[in-house]
Amino acid sequence: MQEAERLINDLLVDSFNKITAIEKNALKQGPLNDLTINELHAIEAIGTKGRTMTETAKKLNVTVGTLTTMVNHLVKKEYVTRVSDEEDRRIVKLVLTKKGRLAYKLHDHFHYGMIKNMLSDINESEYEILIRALGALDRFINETYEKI
Amino acid sequence: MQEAERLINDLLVDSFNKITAIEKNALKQGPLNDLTINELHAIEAIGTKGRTMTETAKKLNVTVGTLTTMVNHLVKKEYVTRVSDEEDRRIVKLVLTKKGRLAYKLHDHFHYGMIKNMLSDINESEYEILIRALGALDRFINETYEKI
DNA sequence: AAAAATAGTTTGATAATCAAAGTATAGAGG
DNA sequence: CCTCTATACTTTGATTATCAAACTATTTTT
Repeated sequence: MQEAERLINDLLVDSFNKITAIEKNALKQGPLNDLTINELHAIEAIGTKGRTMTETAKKLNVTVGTLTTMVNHLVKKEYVTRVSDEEDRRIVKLVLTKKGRLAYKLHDHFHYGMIKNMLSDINESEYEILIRALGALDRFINETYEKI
Repeated sequence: MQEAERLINDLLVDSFNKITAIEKNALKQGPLNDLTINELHAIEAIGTKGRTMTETAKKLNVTVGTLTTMVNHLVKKEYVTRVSDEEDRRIVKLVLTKKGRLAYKLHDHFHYGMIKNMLSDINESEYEILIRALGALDRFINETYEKI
C-alpha cells in the first residue's frame, strides 16, 4: 500500500475499533447497562420516527430473522413496541417506548460529544468542506454497497 | 444534536456500517471464504511481524480467552502458528503461515483499493481537511481510549 | 522458598448470526 | 372470485462470538 493511503486506512481502521471499544465501555458503565451494544445500535437504527423490520434490518446489515430475535429482547426489556400497520397487516412497525427514546437520546448525546471533540480543531468555515469530503466518501461507498 | 454535527455523525456511522458490509460480502465471494470476518481481522492484527496473544487481543478489543478460540480455528485452518518464546515460556507468539501471509496481503489489497477509490473523488483541499479531521479524531479517541 | 504476578487456556453460559422452512397477508392474472 | 406469486415477518436448527471466572504454567518479588 502507498504511504498516504496506508496512513488513512490505518487511521480509519484503528479509530473505528477504538470507537467501538469506547462505546461498549461507556454502555457497561452507564445507565443503559441492560443493553448490549447491538441492541443499542438497533435502537439507534429504529430512530425517533420508527421503522419497519425490513428497513431496520437493512440499516443494520443483518437478516430480518436476526433482527426478530433482537427485537424480542428489546420488547421484553421495554425499549421497543411492535405496531402492526392497519393498511398492510404484514408490516410491523418498530416504535421506541419512552424508555427507548431516552436510550436513543443518551446514545445520541454520547456521539455528539465525540464528534464535537473531533471537530474542535476545525473552524466553522471548514465544516462545509469536510462535509463535502465525507459526502464524496459516502457516495463512493453507496455505489459499491448497491452492487452487493 | 446540532445540524452540522449530526450530519457528520450520520455520514461516519453510515459509512462504517457499509464498509463492514462490503468487506463481509467481498470475503464471502473471494478466495478466503473459509474465514469469518473476525478471523480475517485477527490475521490483520497479528500482522506480518507476529504478535503475542495479549498484544493481539488488545488490538482487537477482545479478551484473551476469546482470542484463544479464534486462534484455535486459525491454527486448524493453517493460517497461523503458535510459537512459544524461548526466553519466557509463558508467552505465545502468533505468527502467520505462508497461507496467512497471503490472506493478509489480499485483505490489505482490498483495503487499499477501497481507500484509493474513496480518495479519487476528493480534491486536494478536501484531502487536507479530511486528514486533519481524522488526525483530530484519532487524538481524541486515543485520549478517551487510554482512560478505559 | 513461598507468595504474588503474568500469560495463556479451559469451561460454562449467553448473545449474535445465518439460511431455510414456515405463516400470514397482499396483489396480479385469468 | 380464485389461484398463484410476491412480500413481510417469525421460527427453527445450527454455528460462531463473546465474556467472566476458574485453572495451569511460568516468572518475578519478597
